[in-house]
Amino acid sequence: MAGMTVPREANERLPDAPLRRKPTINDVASIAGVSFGTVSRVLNDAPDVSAATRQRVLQVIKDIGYRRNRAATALVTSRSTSIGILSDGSPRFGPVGTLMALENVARKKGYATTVISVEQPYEESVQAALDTLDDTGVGGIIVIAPVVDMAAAVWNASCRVPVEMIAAGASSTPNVFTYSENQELGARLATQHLIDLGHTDIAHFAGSMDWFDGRVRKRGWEASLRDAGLTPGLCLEGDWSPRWAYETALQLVREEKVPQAIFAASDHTALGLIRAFAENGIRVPDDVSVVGFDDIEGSDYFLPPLTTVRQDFTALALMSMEVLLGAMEGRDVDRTPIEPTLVVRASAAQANSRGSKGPSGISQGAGPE
Amino acid sequence: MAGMTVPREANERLPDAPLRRKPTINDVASIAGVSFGTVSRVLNDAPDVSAATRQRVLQVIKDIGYRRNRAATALVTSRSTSIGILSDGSPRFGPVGTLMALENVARKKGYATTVISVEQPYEESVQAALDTLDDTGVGGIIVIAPVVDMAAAVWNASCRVPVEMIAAGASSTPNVFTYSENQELGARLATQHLIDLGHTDIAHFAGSMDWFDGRVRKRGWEASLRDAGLTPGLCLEGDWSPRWAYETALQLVREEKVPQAIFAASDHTALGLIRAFAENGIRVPDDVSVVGFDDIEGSDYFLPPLTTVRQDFTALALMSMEVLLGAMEGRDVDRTPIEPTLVVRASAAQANSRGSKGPSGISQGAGPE
DNA sequence: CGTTACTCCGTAAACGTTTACGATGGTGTC
DNA sequence: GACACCATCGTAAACGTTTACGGAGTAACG
Repeated sequence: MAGMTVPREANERLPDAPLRRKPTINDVASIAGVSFGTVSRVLNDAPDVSAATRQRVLQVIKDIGYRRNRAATALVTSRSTSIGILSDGSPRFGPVGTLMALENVARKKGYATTVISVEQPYEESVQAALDTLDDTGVGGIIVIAPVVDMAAAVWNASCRVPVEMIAAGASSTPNVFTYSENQELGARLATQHLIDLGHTDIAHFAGSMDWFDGRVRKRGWEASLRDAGLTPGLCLEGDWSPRWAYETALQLVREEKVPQAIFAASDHTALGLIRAFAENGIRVPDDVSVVGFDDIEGSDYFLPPLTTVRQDFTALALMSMEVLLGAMEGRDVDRTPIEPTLVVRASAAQANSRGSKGPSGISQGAGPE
Repeated sequence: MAGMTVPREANERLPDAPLRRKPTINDVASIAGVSFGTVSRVLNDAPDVSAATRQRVLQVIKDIGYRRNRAATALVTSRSTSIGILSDGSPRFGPVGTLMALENVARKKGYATTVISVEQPYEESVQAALDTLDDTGVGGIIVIAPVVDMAAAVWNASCRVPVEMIAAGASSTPNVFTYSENQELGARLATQHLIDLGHTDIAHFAGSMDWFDGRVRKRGWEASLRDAGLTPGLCLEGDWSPRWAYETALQLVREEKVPQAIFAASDHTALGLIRAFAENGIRVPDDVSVVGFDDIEGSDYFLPPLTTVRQDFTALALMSMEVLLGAMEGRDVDRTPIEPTLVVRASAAQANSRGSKGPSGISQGAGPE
C-alpha cells in the first residue's frame, strides 16, 4: 500500500500544508507525478507532452492555485511581460487620456505596465527613469512626451530595450521611433470648419510652443488657411490655461481687435476666452465663432456647447502598443496615424449673420440688454 | 608578469567586450579583485567590508555602469521594491488625480509602481488583477476604489501582500485597510458656506450612490443642514455627468421648483445645471447659488467662476503611501484623514439679494432682457 | 527480431542575486 | 608562545524558472 498511482508525493511537502508558501513548479510536478520539466513544458505550451499528462498537470495547477513566479522567469529568460510607460507628470488632458488608454490595452494583451513620471530638468530624470524601467525588466517602453524638451532628453538617452515615443509630429531616430495622432489634421478640421462657415478672419489662440501639440496644431491652422487662399490671422501663443486665454482675450477686447472666428488650441483655452467675451457682452457664436480642441468632459455643456475636435485615445493606444510590440518582436507593422474627428456643437456659426465684416467689427458696448 | 595586482581578471570576460551584456555582480567582483560576496555586501551596505575595499568596489560599479538585477534580487529575497496600484479604468477627476499623485510619491520613495485597472464585473477582474500584481512581485497594493461594488470585490478577494484601499468613508477589514480624504467634511464645508450666506432652502445634486464619494458627500450635506437646524431640501441622485444635471435642472425649471441654493456633488454636475439655468434666464448666483466639488481645471473660468471644494491629492497620496509602507514594514502610522478646503469664487452669493423666498420664487419668463 | 525513428519525459545547468557559514590573517591577552 | 577574538573576505547553496540534452519506451519497418 506504499506506492500508489501517484508516485512520489510522499517525500514532498503535503499539498495542504499549513504554511502559505506559494506553490512552485516542483509542487505541481510532484503532485501530478511528473518532473518539473514537464510542468514547465505545459506552462509554455511546448510540444512533447501527451494530452493526458497535460490535462493532469493543468488540473493540479488549478487545484493548488499555482502561479508562475515572474521574477524567476524574467531572470532566466531575460525577457519580460511588462512594458514601461514614461510620462511627464502633468495631469493634462491629453497625456492622462493616453496613459489610461495605454494601460488598458496593455492589460488586455497580457502585459503589466509600470509607469514612471519625470519632471524637469528632463536631461537627468529621463535617463534615470529609463534605467529604472530597464532594470525593472520591461520589454519595451512607451514614452508620452508632449513637451519638446522631454522628447529631446529621450533622444539623447540610451536604452537597451525598444523605446517608442508618442509625440505629435516629432520625428523618429534610429533609437527612438515615434507614433502619434494626426493632430495637424485635427487642427485643419477645426479651421476648415470655420472656413466652411464663411469666416475669413480666423485667429488662433495657440497652446504652448514648448509642446509638440501646440506646434502642430498651429501648423495645421496655418496650412489650412493657406490652402484656402486665406492669409492666417492673429496668432497668440499661450500656455493652454484658461487664465492666459481669458486675459489675452480681454486684451483683444480692449484693443477692439476681436476676430471673426477663433481656433483655440484646447478646450480649456476656449473656456477662458469665452468667458472674457461673455463678460464684455460679446456673444459666442453670434459675434465670434470659436472651436476648441480636446473634447474634454463637460465641453458639451459649456456656454455655449463647444464645437471641438476629439482624439481617439483608445485607438491611439491600441496602435502604438501594436507598434511597440512589433518592434519588440522584430515584426513590421502599419504605422499610419490615427485621425481625430470634428465634433460640431454650437460655438461656431455662419459668418455673415451679422453685419460685422471688418477685423474689429464687433458692436461695442457691453451687456446684451 | 602573469599575476599582477588585479588577480583573476584574465580568466573572465574582458571588461570592454564588444557585446552589450549587462554587467553582473561577478563582473564587478573580478574587476575590483574581490569576490562577488564582497560586492553583494557593499551593495547592501552590510558591515564586514573595509573602507578601502568598499571604495574600490563602488568605483568599479560606477565605471562599468553596473545596475542590480531586480529579478534576481526579487527571486532570492522575495521582497520587492515596487508597489501595485489598482484603479478602476475611469478617467474621472478624482481617481486620476489620486493615481498621478500616488505614482509621484512612490517614485520619490524609491518604489516603482505598476498599475492595473479593472472593469466590471469586478468580482472576477479584481481578484485577477490582485493576483497579477502579486506575482509581479509588488510589496503592497493600493487600490483606488471609488465605486462601492469594486470595494466589495476587494474585500472578498484574497491577497498575500498588504492591501490598502482609498475609498471615502468605507470601513477597514482585517485584510484590507482603508484610507481617504475627509470628503464628508468637504461637503459640510460647501453646505455650511451656503448656510452662512443665509440660504435655508439648500438642495443637493448628488453624485452616483454607487460611489463612496457620492454617498459621503450627500451625507455631509445632510449632516451639515441638520446641525444648523435646517431640514434638508431636495436631493436628486445622478451620475456625475453634466448631461444628467442639465436635464434634471431643466425639469426643475419646468416644474418651478428651482431652489435657492444648490450643492452640486461635482464641478461637472454644476456645469450642467448652470447651463440649464442660463438657458432659462435664471442667473447664478443672483437667482440661485451653486457650489461644486473638485475644483477641476477651468472651474475658475466657468460662467460664473465656480465656488467649489478642493481635495489635496498630493497630501492624500503622501499619507496613504506612508500608511501602506507602514503596513509593509509592520510599523504603525498616523491615519488621520486629509482635509479638503473650500475655495470661494463667484457662484454662490448672499441669500436675500432678491425678494425670492418661497421654494419656487424665481422670476419666470426666460431671457435676461 | 533488430534497427530506426519518434514521442514523451527526466536531468543538469544556468540566470544574478542573497545569506549563512567557514576560512584567513592580524591583534591582543595571559 | 598559545590562545582567543575580531575584522575581513571567500564559498556554497538556494530562490523558481527555462533550455538543451539525453534516455526510455513504443511503433514502424525491413
